[in-house]
Amino acid sequence: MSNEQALAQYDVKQYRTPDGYTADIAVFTIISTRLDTYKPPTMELKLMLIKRSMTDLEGRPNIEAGKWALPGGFVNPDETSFQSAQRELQEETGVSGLHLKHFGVYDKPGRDPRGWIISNAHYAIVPEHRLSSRQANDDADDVELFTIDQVLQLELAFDHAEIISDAVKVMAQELLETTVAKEFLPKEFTYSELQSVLRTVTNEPQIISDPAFARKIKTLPFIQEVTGKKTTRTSKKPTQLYRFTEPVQLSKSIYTVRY
Amino acid sequence: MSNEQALAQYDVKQYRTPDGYTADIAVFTIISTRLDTYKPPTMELKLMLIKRSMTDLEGRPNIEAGKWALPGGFVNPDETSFQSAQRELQEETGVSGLHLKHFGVYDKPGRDPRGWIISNAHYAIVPEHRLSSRQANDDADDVELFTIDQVLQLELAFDHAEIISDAVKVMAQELLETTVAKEFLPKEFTYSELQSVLRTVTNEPQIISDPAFARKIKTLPFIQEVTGKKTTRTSKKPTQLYRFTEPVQLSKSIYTVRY
DNA sequence: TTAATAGTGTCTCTGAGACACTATCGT
DNA sequence: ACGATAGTGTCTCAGAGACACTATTAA
Repeated sequence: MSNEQALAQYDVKQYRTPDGYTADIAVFTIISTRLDTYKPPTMELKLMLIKRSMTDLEGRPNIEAGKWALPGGFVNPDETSFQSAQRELQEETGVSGLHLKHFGVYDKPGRDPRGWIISNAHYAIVPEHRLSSRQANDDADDVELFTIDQVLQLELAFDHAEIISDAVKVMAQELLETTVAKEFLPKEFTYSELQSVLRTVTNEPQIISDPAFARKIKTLPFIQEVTGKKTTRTSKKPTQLYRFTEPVQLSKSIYTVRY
Repeated sequence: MSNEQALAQYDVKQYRTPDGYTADIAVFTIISTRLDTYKPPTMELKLMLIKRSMTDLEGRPNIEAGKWALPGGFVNPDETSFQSAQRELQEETGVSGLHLKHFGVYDKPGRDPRGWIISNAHYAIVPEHRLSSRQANDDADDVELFTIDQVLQLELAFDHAEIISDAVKVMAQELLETTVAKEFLPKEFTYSELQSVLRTVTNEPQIISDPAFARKIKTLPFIQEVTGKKTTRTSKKPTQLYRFTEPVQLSKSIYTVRY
């Protein structure tokens, strides 16, 4: 191993290096409204954004001040961008262990007026009640939840419009192709509650139609009936409860599914 | 817009910044062997690796010298890592427009002994004949194709073992869930040729079984029969040719497919 | 004629799709 | 009894899975 020799002679500054490395997070939640007792909930997908302060900590004017942006921050040299995102998310929600996933890198020259800054984008899925205690911090004047439609109308900082539009696509995809929907649901749930979650991102007939979905849920290998357990929270007629089973390997090729 | 004022006061160096930003590429190809005339080809998935030189351009000992590594290089400040990967890939193959996709970021502290270096990982799918003219360059002593099994036995530079293992998974997934298989096939192909490609990454019964696959291929919405056109390159009996149609939106949720 | 690949002929069984129907409760 | 959600009954049709069978050619 002459790696030590090589290293001794290696000049770290022979290439131009980035001016910064950040981790941004698109925090999704679903606001669930129970219109009435004995009714299934109405659900709406929301994204959390922060409003950038007009001035920074030292009172100087801030970059992209007043615009809405994804929460995030600079990555420290002793952590990965994922760890950095975890830290940010924990600061924002007060809990760790939430569903967090990396989905893209944004490095277009000029995307940040401060210089060559690479952003590593993540998205998180957070149950509604974790965000009730949300608060503005040093960097932000305001924190708010928006529907996806609303977000696209806002004036967004940097290239966050692009990042968000990608995040929405990836998140919708994952909701349909994995079992993350469970992050939005209680441990035990009715078919109509799962249906409400999926309705926020799809309108496939099998999911929209109640009879079809009620039948289908019983055949899914990753969902099991909680035998004998029922609830009346969504209807007067006691409704069967279901539960996600332990992770199953799900992967179907387009060459084997039905169209 | 007081962004100009803010910018004037912004100190780019207030955070520690990365020491480098690289783009690495896992170049996949399928080596197709025609054992005999009138036989379907046997296909094997291969990955292209380079062997790192013992010394650099100035004759000094190189980092991770002698180990096998993914091709790649430092990203310039005026390009995205994707563009950088495109450039590298073109240098390696002599052509542009090949299938190239970003799949992950590797930024674990200590992954590169030279410092805080972030690697943006891509994979490419290259038809076999594009790699015939491959050659070693300044940075590499040698360039070679390995099967995935072989690769896992090699001594690999940096954290490339991890990157490669991720690349293989993502690439196998994409082969089954999109129509990229076409990158490995001629414009018009027989069912057994497509089957050979898919066999490199799966053993789902519907794909492995000839009668089943021969039936299934006719019902796939993204593949059409080339009516009346046959070939005898895979068998003595003239075989029907097929062709991929223009991109179709394929997305099936796990809640609607059959298991 | 044989050997090899490329299919097709059936049968059974599961599930999708449609739509009417029943079930169960609170009010 | 009614209204509302949660299902089930039944029919038809498409396709999966299994396995034997036929089709077409070169040698």
